[in-house]
Parts: sequence; C-alpha cells; structure tokens
Amino acid sequence: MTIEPLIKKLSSYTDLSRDEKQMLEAAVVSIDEFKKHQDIIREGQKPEHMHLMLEGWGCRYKLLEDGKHHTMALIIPGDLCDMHITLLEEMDHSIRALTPVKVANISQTQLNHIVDHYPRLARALLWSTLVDESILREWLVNAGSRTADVRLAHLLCEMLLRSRAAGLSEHDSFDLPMTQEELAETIGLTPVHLNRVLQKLRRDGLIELKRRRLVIIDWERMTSFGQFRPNYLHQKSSGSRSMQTADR
Amino acid sequence: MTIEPLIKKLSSYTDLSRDEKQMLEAAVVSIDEFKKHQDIIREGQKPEHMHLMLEGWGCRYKLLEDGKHHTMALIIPGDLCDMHITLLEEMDHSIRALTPVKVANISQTQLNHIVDHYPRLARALLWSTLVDESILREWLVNAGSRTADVRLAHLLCEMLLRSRAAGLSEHDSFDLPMTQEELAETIGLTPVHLNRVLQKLRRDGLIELKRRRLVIIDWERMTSFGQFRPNYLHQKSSGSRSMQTADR
DNA sequence: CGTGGAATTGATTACGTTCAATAGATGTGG
DNA sequence: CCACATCTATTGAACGTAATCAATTCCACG
Repeated sequence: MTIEPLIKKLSSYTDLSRDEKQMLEAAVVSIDEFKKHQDIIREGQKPEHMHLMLEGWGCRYKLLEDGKHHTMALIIPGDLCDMHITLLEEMDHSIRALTPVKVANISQTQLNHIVDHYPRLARALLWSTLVDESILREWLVNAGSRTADVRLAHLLCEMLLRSRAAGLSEHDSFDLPMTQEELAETIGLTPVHLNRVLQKLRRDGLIELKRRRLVIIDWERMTSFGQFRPNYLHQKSSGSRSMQTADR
Repeated sequence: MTIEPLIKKLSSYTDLSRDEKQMLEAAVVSIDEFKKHQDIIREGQKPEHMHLMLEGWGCRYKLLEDGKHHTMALIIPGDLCDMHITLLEEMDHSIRALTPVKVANISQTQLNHIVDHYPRLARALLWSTLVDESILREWLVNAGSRTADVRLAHLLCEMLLRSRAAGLSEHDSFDLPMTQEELAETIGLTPVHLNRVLQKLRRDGLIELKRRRLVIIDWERMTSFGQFRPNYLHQKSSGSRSMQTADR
C-alpha cells in the first residue's frame, strides 16, 4: 500500500478502520516523481490538488533577498503538503525535493467527500495539519531562543520521533538524507558552523552520523541536552518510555 | 458591535453579508476580561471554547527551561485563538494578556452550525487560521535568517498592516502596547539589544515610538530595509499602494 | 581513477549577549 | 500634589557565539 506512512502516522492519533484506510488510498488520483532539488510547488503558484509525500524527503522554503534559502519545514513520507489549497490565492512559499521523491496527488473532491462522510478520518487529517502548525511553533522557539548546539539536537530528536511515527526508524536511528548545508539552512546556521556543532554532538557521544544515517546514541542525554519535550508532536504516548522504544 | 475587528479583518478576504455577520456575533456566548500578564489559557490545559480577542493585545508563548519566555504570536483584536480546541488533547503553549484584554468565548456548537450552514463564513474563518500559520512561517524565516534590525523592522511592518486590517491604525501609525522586553522576547533578542536596535531605526528616520504609539515615518524605506513583502498576509490587495494608504 | 560535491579545518571579524549601573517614566498612597 | 516605589528604558564595557572568507581533505560516483 502506497500510503502506509500516512496511515502509520495517523495511527499515532487514532486507529483507523479498514474502510477508512481504503477511502484514503482511493483519494490518490495520481503519483508524481521529482528529482533531487526539483520544486514540487513554487511560491506564487496555486496548486491544483493536495500533495502527500510517499517516498523521500522534501522541504518548505522561502527564497531570501540575498539568494539564500530558509527551510521552514521538513516533509517526510506520510506528511501532507497543502490542506489549504482551495482557500489561499497562491502559495506564499515553495516546496522542493531534498531527495528523489514520490508524491501522491489527492483529489480535492475525494477529500471533500471524506470530510463529509468520514468524520473520524477527517479529524485525523485535520489533526495532522494542526500538528504541523505546532511543529512550526516549536521551530520558532528553537530558532529564537536556543543556541546552535541545542537547536540541532532538538531538531534531530524531533526527526527521530517523526520518522518513527511514519514507520521509518530502527531502534534509535533513521535516515537523514540531507546535506549539512541543507541542515544549516533549516536551523538558520552557516554550513561551517553547523559542521562544528555536529562534531561537538559526536564528540560528546550523543549521536553518530555517517552515510546519511543518524544514530542517537544516548536518547536520555540527547533529549535533556536538546531541551526536547515531545508534547508538541501530540502523539498518543510520545515521551513515554514505551513510545521511545516502541520499535525495538 | 463587539466583533467589529474580526469583521473588518475577514473583509480583507471576502465581504460578508449582514446575515453572516449576525451569525458570527451570535456565536459569542460570553465575554471574559483578563488583567495585564494574566494567562488566558495555559500549556497543558484543554480550553472549553474558542477565544476571540476583542480588545487589547495578547500573545502565545512558551516557557523555556531557563525561565525565559518566547513569544510565538501576537494576538490583536479580531484574532482567533484556538480553532482546533476540539482536536488536540491539550495546549502545547500558553496564551496571556499583554494589556488588559476582553476576550469573547465562542461556542463550539454554534461554530459547528456555522461550518455546516454558512460555507462562505466558514471559509473566511478557516482563511484566518491559514493566515496565522503563514505568519508563523514568516516569523520563522525572520528569526532564522535576518539580523536584529531587519527583524524588528519586519515585525513592525507586519503589525501595522495587521492593525490596519482590524481597523486599528491611523495613517502609518498604530498602538504598540508592549514593553521593549516583550518585543525582545518576540523576536528573540535581549532587551538591551532590542533597545539599541530600536534606537537605530529611530536614528535612521524610519520610525517614531513614544507612549506606546508607533509611527512608521517612511513606509517605503521601512519595507525595503525590513525585507517586508506582505504577500504572506494574504490580504486582498496588500502591498499595493492603495492598501498601504487605505485609511489615510 | 579522476572529478565535483560535501565535509572539515583555520583565522578573523562582527553581531548580539551579559553584567552592571543610571536615568526616566509611571503609578500609588499619604 | 508631592514623595516614594517600581517598572521601563538607556548607556557602557567586556565577552562569546556564530558568521565570514579561504583552504584543504574526504568521498561518492561515473
């Protein structure tokens, strides 16, 4: 099933019936593929349908005056992109692929049908967008009030839990298919400084990162150092020991 | 009419019929008052109804480990607080009054009724929450990629346009009822540095601020310096000369 | 193998923080 | 209406985190 990661993620909010899962699957009208660094939607455009990330990572970003990018969200399999397409005139930011990706196009009319007839499923989808917003708030705090090392640790903790919720983690490790430069523009650092901070986390025995695979060696110390409290992810039991080790 | 600022704001998205306005007004079940610095909702709580700011300013914030606050949103008259109350288990942040405020409590059942029977109005309300999210994204870019002086200028530009949309501005000035310390924790600076940056903007002839009243002296230079592009506010004609001078 | 992107290291600079002290504004009670 | 208390704004000096600029080194891939 192509939409497995979404189902998995939604299940950290509520359990879905087989009927509901099929409904969701059926809403996929087509699948597009994008190459690394290709734009999925661009600022100023009005998307025609809603997107669901199936495979690979993407990001929301804005282009700044000086030509730099700033990333405002990481999009992993199971994440929805534009629940709001019908309402806003045009995108105020762009979305692009960080790796080769597969993106499902969700039909607007199917979605409306779901909203009207499958209230539990509709709630689950809305929940997912509210969580996205909550993540945005946490990122704002991260950017505004934490030092570079704490900021990075915090992001890595989040991405482990999110990867896990999508069924993409193993023990305390997950694929982190981003360059250091991309990580840098995500937390608002220069690539140089990001590199130094990464090394610090490695030196302190908190993480291991090679070949685009991140291992969090000591979750306890990592969350403590990263000032990470998972409540903002609004997962059923996030933060509890059982959640942290759910896939062991 | 108590909900004038909301109506005004929504009208920058769509015009509402008298019927729709009355419907909105009728959804207010009660009005609460809070003193300066009092919490309206606290992290961990589950609010009973949706809140609408009627008078005064508030803010969303999180408390950090070191006891500092970080502000994630400024809430002015006409702004809605928690469209999502029914879905998330508990607040992941708090909301408090920056000045003495009046807050309307909107009944959940009335709201559902509106959503079901007044689609245009429902769209307008949803639009307003989508704009809030868009503002959050812009703040993230602001915090992550702009220097302190530009960041402050950007925020002040935004607050002028938002105040204006709520009918609370005059020419290029509006009430900014925050201390420098509060402004500082909004854009992630120390109060000391915020003060210096404020003075720089004054020295450069961009703004005037006294007695909690802000005047943007030179809108053209201010937006240019602040790298401010109003598209993210998704107002009907924001950015156009006619919008900028709409209330002159 | 060789080539180009990604990661790493070093040296210097600058933006913003921190700590500390002073001045100004606001509000309250006598 | 003044005197005092308190919060807010302002200034100064020293420090520190992260940016900048410039080289290398390391890898993955063709």
